[in-house]
Amino acid sequence: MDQSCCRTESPVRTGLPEVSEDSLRDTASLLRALADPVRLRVFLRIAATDEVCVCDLDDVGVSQPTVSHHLKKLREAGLIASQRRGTWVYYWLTGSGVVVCRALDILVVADRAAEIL
Amino acid sequence: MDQSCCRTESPVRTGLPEVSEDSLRDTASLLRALADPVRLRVFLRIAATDEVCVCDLDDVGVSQPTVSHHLKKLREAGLIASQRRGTWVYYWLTGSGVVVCRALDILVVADRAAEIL
DNA sequence: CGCATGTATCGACAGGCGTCAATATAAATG
DNA sequence: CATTTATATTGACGCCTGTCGATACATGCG
Repeated sequence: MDQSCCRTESPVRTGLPEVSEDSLRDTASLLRALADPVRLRVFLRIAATDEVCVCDLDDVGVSQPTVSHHLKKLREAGLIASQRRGTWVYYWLTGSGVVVCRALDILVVADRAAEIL
Repeated sequence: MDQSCCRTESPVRTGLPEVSEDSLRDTASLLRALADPVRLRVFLRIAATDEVCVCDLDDVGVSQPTVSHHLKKLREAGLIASQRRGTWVYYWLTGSGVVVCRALDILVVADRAAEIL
């Protein structure tokens, strides 16, 4: 029988079991929801305040239909929720949106540190 | 002059200044590097041990060229580094790879918690 | 009801991405 | 040098996505 090539036997760093295929797909789609500069901007803008009116998102550099498209993506990813109140529609972070935001802070801070250093 | 529509004036939650356009693009491309189930699996596999031989990544469900493709993406994103030692090539996490892994743990744990609850 | 305004959806287009088979490169071995 | 094995690159294909203009839907107001 052929043995598995190199036989590394390198020490394990984490005792965590391998992540399930489902969890992997979910996490990947969560990341994909934020893996766009405009969408990331929109998400952070919403995260910065308790809630944001769509009309305050018209300065992110893309057309109104595109903003709406990105909001839909974030909503489908379960990161934000919305409600229409009269003429305007308001968006805010969901519970998992807050968790993701916390994880995101680590990245942004790390990136900002990389800029400074 | 037309005033800015709804005039929300919702309370600000974070005192952080808006992220720069560059930082936004960098963070987004970092997220995009991990926003694929196979690549996430490969990354977590590498993160689990000190270093991983490519030959130990042949069971992730895609062909060998595709694995190589994903490794290249992760390398270009600055998340992993590699070295050839004789016949085999070994991969390990870079410094920023470790930081990202820490941020990622929050997401995976949150997702796992969502599965349980 | 008719009109104006805010938001969402639709259809189309270009570009990027994941995948594979085929091929190239690199190292070990005879 | 020829052969074998491990890894990377290339080229092609289909699919997904970000973008926009055009249009539909919703709400408020005369």
